[in-house]
Amino acid sequence: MFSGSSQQTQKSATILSMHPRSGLKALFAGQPVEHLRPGQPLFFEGDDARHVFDIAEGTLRLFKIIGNGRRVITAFPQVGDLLGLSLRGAYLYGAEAITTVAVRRLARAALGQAMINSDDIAPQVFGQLCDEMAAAQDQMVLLGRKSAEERLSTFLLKYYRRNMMSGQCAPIIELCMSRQDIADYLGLTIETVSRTVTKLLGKGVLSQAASHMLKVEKPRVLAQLAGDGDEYENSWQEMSTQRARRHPGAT
Amino acid sequence: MFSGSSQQTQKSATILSMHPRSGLKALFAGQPVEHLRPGQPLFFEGDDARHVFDIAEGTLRLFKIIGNGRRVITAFPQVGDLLGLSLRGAYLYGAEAITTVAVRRLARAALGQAMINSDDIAPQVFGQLCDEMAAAQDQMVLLGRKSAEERLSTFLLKYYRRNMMSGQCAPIIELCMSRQDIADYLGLTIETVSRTVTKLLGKGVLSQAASHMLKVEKPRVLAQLAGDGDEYENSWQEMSTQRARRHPGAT
DNA sequence: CGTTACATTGATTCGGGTCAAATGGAGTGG
DNA sequence: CCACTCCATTTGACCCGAATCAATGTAACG
Repeated sequence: MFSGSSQQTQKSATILSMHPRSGLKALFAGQPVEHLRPGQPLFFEGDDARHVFDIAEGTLRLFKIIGNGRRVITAFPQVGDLLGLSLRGAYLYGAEAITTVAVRRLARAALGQAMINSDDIAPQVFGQLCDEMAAAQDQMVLLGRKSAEERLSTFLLKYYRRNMMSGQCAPIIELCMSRQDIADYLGLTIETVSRTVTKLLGKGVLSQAASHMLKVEKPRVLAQLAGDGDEYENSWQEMSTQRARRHPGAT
Repeated sequence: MFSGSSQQTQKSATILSMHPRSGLKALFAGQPVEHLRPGQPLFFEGDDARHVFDIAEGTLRLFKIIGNGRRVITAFPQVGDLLGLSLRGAYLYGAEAITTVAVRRLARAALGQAMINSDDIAPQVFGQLCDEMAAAQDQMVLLGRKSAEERLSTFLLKYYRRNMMSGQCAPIIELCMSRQDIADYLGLTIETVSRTVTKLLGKGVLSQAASHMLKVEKPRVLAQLAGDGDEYENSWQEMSTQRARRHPGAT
């Protein structure tokens, strides 16, 4: 959701780096840093949304709870992401630290004031929201029409690409969250997540680098398995009558 | 590339100067109305996003296509909704008319200008985006953790409530979209949608009012079946160790 | 070491997908 | 008005991918 997987994200990153001091981020620069221990909540769904947060360190999970103890994780915001923008009075989701987290807090009222006073704040907030929206849409595609293998591949690929973008040269991804977190993010169970990781290891697409660390051996294959690219499989021609496949089985 | 029917929208500047302090909706008021036939596209995913639309009449579907002809419908915007706000240069999804549709078009540049010139436009746009975000989050919950019956009930309940809100007194909902549309929105197949409707009819929760019209006989039950409310089922006490159920079967 | 929490693996079940056929309207033409 | 076509929808039989149930394995920590 935050570190969105869409093209739009990079564009905003570029914009932010072009105006690193004058923009939205600068508002947080002077704020005191608060720290959270793993598992500690930052706020709950439905809380009166008084603040917006800039993540200076670590990873959180945003989640919603429904009946019978079911949980859905909607995003894993990380360093550089803004938190709490999308709301209407109350927070739409709960937020908890996964790792040790450092955040800077800004009153919503202050942000609102800044949006009025400065011409470049509002567009940045607007852009951030659009990125979140793009990520949410991708997630709807994932949850609505992708198989377990495609979901996990999509997830891993997103982390892989983000790491590659952010200077890292080694194709290593660190999953700082638990299997349960991943399962709740991908709409699967921990068992299925585990099995699917094993399957990808077996295919040689991934290899175990360390605990909670995976090495991406075959990024291309991972991308294909993610199922996003219109892999121009045979005859993309007459789709009119043809019945569409919904959940292509994994091999 | 190109959108449905191309019209020029130079009037916007004039309108802005005439109503510098008017609301978001007022920006569209003077724009010419364009009509779409059922099935006609308004724009495609990835199109250069030059316009924002205000729906004056009818219902559309917003969708994304992925490999193998799979489709996900992310929303069914209707009268009064704004369309095309959430993007970054290109539209995030395709938009097609389901019914006959009437829209008013506004250049994005004009909207951006209005947001700068008028103090009350930006907050309204911001709010609209937050509403979209909230809807997207609910959809993620639905797709990630709800059973077929819960998905359909949630869907129907949303329509039921919207109709009740908007003055309608009869508990009738009109599903102007096809089963395939509903299936692609709920992450199911047409067969499952059909079977689930039949099941709800059998339970007496719904009854057939007419073609594409359903009467909600038991709103309460429907709400329960939607599975949102934390139906305080027995012992909500010690959830710590207990394993959470993911897909409660329907009876 | 034992304890505890998390992760993997296996056996089995089941909800929903797939395949196939029947039913039902809406529109057309005689 | 009826026969006929064209599709959308419903219904039935069967299957499969992922959930569930159940151990087992493993890493962190007192």
